[in-house]
Amino acid sequence: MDADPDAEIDHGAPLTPYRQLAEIIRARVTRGDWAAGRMISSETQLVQEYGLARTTVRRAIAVLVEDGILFVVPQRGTFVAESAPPTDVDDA
Amino acid sequence: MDADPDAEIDHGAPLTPYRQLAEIIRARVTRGDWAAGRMISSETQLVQEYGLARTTVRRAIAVLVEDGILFVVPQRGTFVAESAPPTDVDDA
DNA sequence: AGCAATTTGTTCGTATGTATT
DNA sequence: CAATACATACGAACAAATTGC
Repeated sequence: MDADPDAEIDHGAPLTPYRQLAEIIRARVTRGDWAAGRMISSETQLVQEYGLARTTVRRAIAVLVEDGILFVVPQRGTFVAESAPPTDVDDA
Repeated sequence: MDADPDAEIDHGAPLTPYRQLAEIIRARVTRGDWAAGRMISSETQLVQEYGLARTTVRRAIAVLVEDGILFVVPQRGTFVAESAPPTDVDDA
């Protein structure tokens, strides 16, 4: 029961915006927009892309981090954590 | 037979105000003022629009929630249930 | 990290009309 | 008649959650 990866935020929907965004990002990961171990769009990019406040974007990311879908590396970005550990991401 | 969606509250009518409002909202849903999954007017808006106390508005909403017409999401709003189409369900 | 705005959740007191005891 | 109970309605205040700035 995946959400629509191309959906936009509906501020009039029962689901809160941060949960909508979490489901959208989850669907985009499932679809393969970002491969495992790759960095997803930055918070600033997500803010601009979905027209949300940064606090709302950060909350959506927190949901997916809690679910083990993403992991955050300070000063680097937010990454997809399918099976890649946070320690192998310094191959820049 | 539905009530008049544009009716106002009659404090001198046999039907109590909260039941009048419940029937008005039900008629407005049937008419299509709010689509399924959409948020209806907030309690404060209904208070101002119909000149009722918030407790009375909440009681009207409770009636429709009981009937499965609406559902409430705390801190978000009151929404039209998906199973509340603009048509009756007599021949189900 | 703070503050403001919005929305529902809850509780209190007061009043009125109806019905019952 | 009086007293009580109940449902209804109004008003007010505060709590909690969410969002935006």
